[in-house]
Amino acid sequence: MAASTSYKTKQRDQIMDCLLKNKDRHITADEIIRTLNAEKTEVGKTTVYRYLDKLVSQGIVRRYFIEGGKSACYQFMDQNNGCSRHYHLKCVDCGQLFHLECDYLGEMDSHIRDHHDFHVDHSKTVLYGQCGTCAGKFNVRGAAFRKTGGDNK
Amino acid sequence: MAASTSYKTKQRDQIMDCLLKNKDRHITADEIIRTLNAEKTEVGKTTVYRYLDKLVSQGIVRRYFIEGGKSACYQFMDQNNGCSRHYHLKCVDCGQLFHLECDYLGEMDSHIRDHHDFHVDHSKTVLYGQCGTCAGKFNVRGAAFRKTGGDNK
DNA sequence: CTAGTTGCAAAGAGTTTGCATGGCG
DNA sequence: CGCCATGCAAACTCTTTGCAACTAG
Repeated sequence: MAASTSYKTKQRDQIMDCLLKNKDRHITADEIIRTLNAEKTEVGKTTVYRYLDKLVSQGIVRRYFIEGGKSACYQFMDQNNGCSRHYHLKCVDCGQLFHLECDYLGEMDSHIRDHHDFHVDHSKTVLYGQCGTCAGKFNVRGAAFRKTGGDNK
Repeated sequence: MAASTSYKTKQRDQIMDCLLKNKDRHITADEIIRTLNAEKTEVGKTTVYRYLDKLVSQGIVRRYFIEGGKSACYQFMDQNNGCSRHYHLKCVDCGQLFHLECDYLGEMDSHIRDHHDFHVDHSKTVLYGQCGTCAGKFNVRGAAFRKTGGDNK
């Protein structure tokens, strides 16, 4: 089993805590390191990288490579929401991850499998693009958190 | 705009040639460097990186990061192969990249946009999974299933 | 001739590894 | 006490930059 004896340590608790607090977004290893150090929590970067690696290989955390960014991003994967079945959308603008559950997309999956002979692995696939909110900003970043007029799509 | 005169040099020709020969797959900067050096073509890595950068910013070449890989991949953007319109499938097993052209998937795109308020960017999205061959299955090959090069290592 | 181009070497950034110490169970 | 975890420092990999020499137009 993958249950190779795993000790519960202060550092791991804190890294996991940080991941859970940021489960709605992706976070870099460096951000975790800096966050914890800012809290006077002594955690070496080696530990962070190593633990993150372990979590990724266990499927508990997902690792992404974002366009432009040079470092990897990590995000906690909630095991209870069926992430292995549905698609994931990540906004390249705000970085938010959307879980897409929809029968239509389930059909798409079957379509690709039946008509194109390809088995999509949802745990490794992320559709990149722009979410409605960010698309409504008209390239004005930093401003406009509210969409003004014609935000109906 | 790009009014800055661009000289035609032997090195650039060769880098471009390498990209064109691999237009059906993504290739790393290092692969380009090694390919050219294997052909006794003297091209410094600085030049490769710099030229690649320029091509990317001009939209002539696409850069992306693949799962697991630590280095960036580049691929020539053929204006005629509609890569910006269709989906890409990458077999995590054999590494081959498939260009998926299918009306059904175009509909799916609209569905995501209309029902989930998200604009998928095909130039940044790659669906990961397993191709039929690697899955050990022999299903019907769809007509719209166009296969292109893979990792021939 | 002049501005863009090249490439060595060295700097950087992010990540991994070696190894001795520390701590969970 | 045994085994896993930790973390410093150094190694590594990929990429970028400084700078002097070079070359296409």
